[in-house]
Amino acid sequence: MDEGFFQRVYGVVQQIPRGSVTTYGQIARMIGEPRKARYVGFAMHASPGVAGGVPCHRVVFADGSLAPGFAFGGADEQRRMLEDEGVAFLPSGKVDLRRYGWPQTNDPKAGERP
DNA sequence: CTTATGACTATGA
DNA sequence: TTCATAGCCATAA
Repeated sequence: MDEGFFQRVYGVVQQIPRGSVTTYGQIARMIGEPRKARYVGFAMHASPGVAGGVPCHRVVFADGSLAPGFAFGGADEQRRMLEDEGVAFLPSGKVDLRRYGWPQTNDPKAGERP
């Protein structure tokens, strides 16, 4: 396996500010390989965890949903950790990427209430 | 070489 | 909005 790929992924994940989240595809693009979004997920699976400096709980799907059944303590635990950092969840169980997505590419005017 | 699998994503019903 | 399908990349059989 190309561990360099993993290190790049971890490096990006470590840059996620507290209280923000990002997607697998976004990370894949940051490291220059947008087609390897699946491997980013695999890197999270093999990540040393938060104690290892890799807050994988801040990485979610493109739609803001979490990975059910594969997280360290389950999607429920992951959700709790994000909420503890100030990340709000929608009633659908998804994260509001519009507000907590990283990088925060939300326009102060765009989408500001029709 | 063809199939199958996977912490993904985009698209269509 | 939620569910299903196809596409993509790398590895294994």
